[in-house]
Amino acid sequence: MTRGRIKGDHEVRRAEIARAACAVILRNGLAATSLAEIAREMGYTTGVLRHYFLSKEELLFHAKNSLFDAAIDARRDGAQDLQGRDKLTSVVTAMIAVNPAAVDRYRLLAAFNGSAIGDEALMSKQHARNQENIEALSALIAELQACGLALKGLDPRMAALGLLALIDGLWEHIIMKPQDWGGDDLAALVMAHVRTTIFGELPPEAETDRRTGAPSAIPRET
Amino acid sequence: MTRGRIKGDHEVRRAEIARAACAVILRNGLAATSLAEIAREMGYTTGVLRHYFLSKEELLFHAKNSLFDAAIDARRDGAQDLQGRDKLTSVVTAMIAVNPAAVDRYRLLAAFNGSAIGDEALMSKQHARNQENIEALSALIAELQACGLALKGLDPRMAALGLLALIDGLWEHIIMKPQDWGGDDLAALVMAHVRTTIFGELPPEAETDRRTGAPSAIPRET
Amino acid sequence: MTRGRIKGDHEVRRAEIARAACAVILRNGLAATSLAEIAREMGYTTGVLRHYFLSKEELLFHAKNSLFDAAIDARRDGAQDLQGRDKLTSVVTAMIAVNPAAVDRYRLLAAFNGSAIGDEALMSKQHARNQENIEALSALIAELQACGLALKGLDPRMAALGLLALIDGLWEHIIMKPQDWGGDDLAALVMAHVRTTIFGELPPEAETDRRTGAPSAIPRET
Amino acid sequence: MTRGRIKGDHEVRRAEIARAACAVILRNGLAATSLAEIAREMGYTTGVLRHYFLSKEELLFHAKNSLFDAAIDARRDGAQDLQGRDKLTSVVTAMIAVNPAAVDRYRLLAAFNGSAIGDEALMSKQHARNQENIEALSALIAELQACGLALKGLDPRMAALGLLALIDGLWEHIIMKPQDWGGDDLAALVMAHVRTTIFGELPPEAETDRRTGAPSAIPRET
DNA sequence: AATGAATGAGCATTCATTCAT
DNA sequence: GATGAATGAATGCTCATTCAT
Repeated sequence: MTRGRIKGDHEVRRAEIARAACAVILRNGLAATSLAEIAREMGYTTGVLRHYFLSKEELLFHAKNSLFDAAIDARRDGAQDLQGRDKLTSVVTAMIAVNPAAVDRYRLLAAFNGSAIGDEALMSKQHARNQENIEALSALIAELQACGLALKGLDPRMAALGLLALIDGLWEHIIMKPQDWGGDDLAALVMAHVRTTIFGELPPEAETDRRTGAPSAIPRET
Repeated sequence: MTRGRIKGDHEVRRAEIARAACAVILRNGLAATSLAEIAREMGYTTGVLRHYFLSKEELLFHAKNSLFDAAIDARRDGAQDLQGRDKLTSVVTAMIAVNPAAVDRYRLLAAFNGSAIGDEALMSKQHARNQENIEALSALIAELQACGLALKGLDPRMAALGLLALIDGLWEHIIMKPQDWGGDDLAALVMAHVRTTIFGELPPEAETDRRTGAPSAIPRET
Repeated sequence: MTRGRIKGDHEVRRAEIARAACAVILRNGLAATSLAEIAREMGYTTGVLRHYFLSKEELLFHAKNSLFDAAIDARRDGAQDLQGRDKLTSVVTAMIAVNPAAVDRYRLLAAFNGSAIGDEALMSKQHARNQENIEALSALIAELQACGLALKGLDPRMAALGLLALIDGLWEHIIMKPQDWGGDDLAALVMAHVRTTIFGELPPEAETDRRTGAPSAIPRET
Repeated sequence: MTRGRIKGDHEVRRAEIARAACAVILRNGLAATSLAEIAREMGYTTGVLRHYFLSKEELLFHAKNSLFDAAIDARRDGAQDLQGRDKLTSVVTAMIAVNPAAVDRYRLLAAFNGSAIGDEALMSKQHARNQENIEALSALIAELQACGLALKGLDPRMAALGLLALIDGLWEHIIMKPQDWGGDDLAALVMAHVRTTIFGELPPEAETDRRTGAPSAIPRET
């Protein structure tokens, strides 16, 4: 029926805009991301953005989500053939793998979470996404429990929260200076947590004696 | 020309401004925090801010740090009489305690970390603070190792990173909906991590069998 | 290539667009009337408007006139069989009858007259239309004079101006709150004016005495 | 108490801005009145307008009202010493006097009434002002009735409405081409209405005969 | 020390118009 | 005839900063 321009590339164009928006945010920061800059990034003018997104807010939210949705699909594909502890291991390892795309994703996430402070609506949306993530991890852990592959006494949701928090918290540090993290150190760190607190395995070399130390320094929070 | 007193007033006034700035950021968000709003919060006009801070950026950075410095002092006081594992436990417990002041602090931190994306200078400053925190925790753990109270094979800096990441990551979730977290669940979660991965204790009920499970869901990152 | 039919369709479509434009103006106001909104009102897209009107200005002007031309035709039909004072009475009564269509017409007129301020070209067009109206009423009054049915000393054009002004002025008030005016009060008001100042009849109960009052309030113009 | 700039000229400045706004509206029309143009009219930049008015809407509304408030004060002063019919005559004559300032006022009013179409809030405000005007005129007429100087059977509010409508309606025509109206024609027209429909006097030369005429033309509304 | 007036650039958003299909 | 993508200028508004008092 449509006689004018082809309609098919609507979604394609939205994705193109989303990509440009992400690039600008990561380069200049969220506060310095103007529609004009996004348009310039693509070689277009600002007016065109209005065709594809009703407002700047909608554009930016879509941009962030599109980046993450792609990552989720990739991770699901990577884990779907696995079973038991290997499946959790695969998922967790993928989540902590440091590569440029992942760094971009978590930087974007940090930018958005920061902008959600003082914005109840945005905070709710982010909270809901967090809950979904916990739920999904929780289901994995509960299945392991059912098979006797994870500690019986665990609350799966708390275990999932802890695991996700550890990964998120590591990313908080990673994004500040990604080049410091190349090898498998981080995966080993997370897996040590998983093995001891979820799988219930003994820590690798658990020989400690009972003397008392006297450390002195206090960490700063920031 | 009472210079000394004037200097004293000066710092008092800077602190007052910092407090007002924090209040506005937490209420309206960083992006919506204008100097006019901060001045209004105090019952002053914008011009006065210029007497105490050269720029908005300086004002905001000072505001955030002042909040955290106060918290650090408090934590140091709480732990200084303790020894050995109790000391680490005390520090860690204090860091995960959910109360309105702590929620405000971590929300502020999230806002600033978010605004550091795309701003290399600010990112460096935050990174340096992170490193200090890791160093301090690392020293505590190293002392425990020296006394045989922590796992020998651990890299203290990695262990400190993991511990800090877990706490930071938990806070990332807490600040979204603080009212969900009242009891000792979070402290228990963190202490389980500490006991197994740092102290090297056996997980509470480590009876698992060897069957293989088949979990299916994949968590989303956001 | 059925040219005749196409021409017919053309005018039909212009009328359809004009109707949609009026609806939007009355709902949202002239300033908030965009071509996109008019197109949406009809279920079309903006591009189509360009086929029927060269510019927005032309479209809007046509829209207003079409509404009034329809009203004029209707009034002419209602009065064509009457004679003498009855004819003027019929015309005047029709002009002051409060019904939704008339309210819409006068609201539209007010919107356009308002937009003519500062726009000499539009003002001229509106002025010309006013003059036509006065001329037509003036002819009616002159005929009554010729028949001895109206005051001899009247200047017919001034009398017509006064009558039209009274009706227009009443409408200025009516359109603000049309629901206040249901009955024959307004027609009676206008007819009292017509009977005394044009027909020369005695006011209904003309017994006043000669004392002097002392009223105090002063009306505001707006 | 205030140490900085003097505060006294705040209202003076608002008036200055209001005057500039009126000038621009009358020259370019309401739709083409931008804040930049108003600022340019005064030799300032746009930002300054924000010091004195919260929004464009507030500025424009204030501008219009300030013009009318000044006129009301002037009219009140002119009529305060008079009594009885002379007082009403004085007020009415002042309301219909054609001079550049009055033309500006009524043009501004037309522009605002036009922009009130489709804007319920603005329409309500204008309606309220109209009601005040009617009330004030109504009080004048009621006093005349009480003294036996006006027709007993009149509803003062309807009489006031009619009188105000006649004046407003005349202005609707006057503003289109003010130079056409120099002498006392308009005042005479209004006073004829007042004398016959309110005072109850006989029309000047009431000799009409009974023949029936057959006028033909029908006035157009616009 | 403190005020508040004034600046002027930057922003998101709106919109009439053009034009390839 | 009709579409809708794209333009690009204009608008109201915000705000950090400057500065005379």
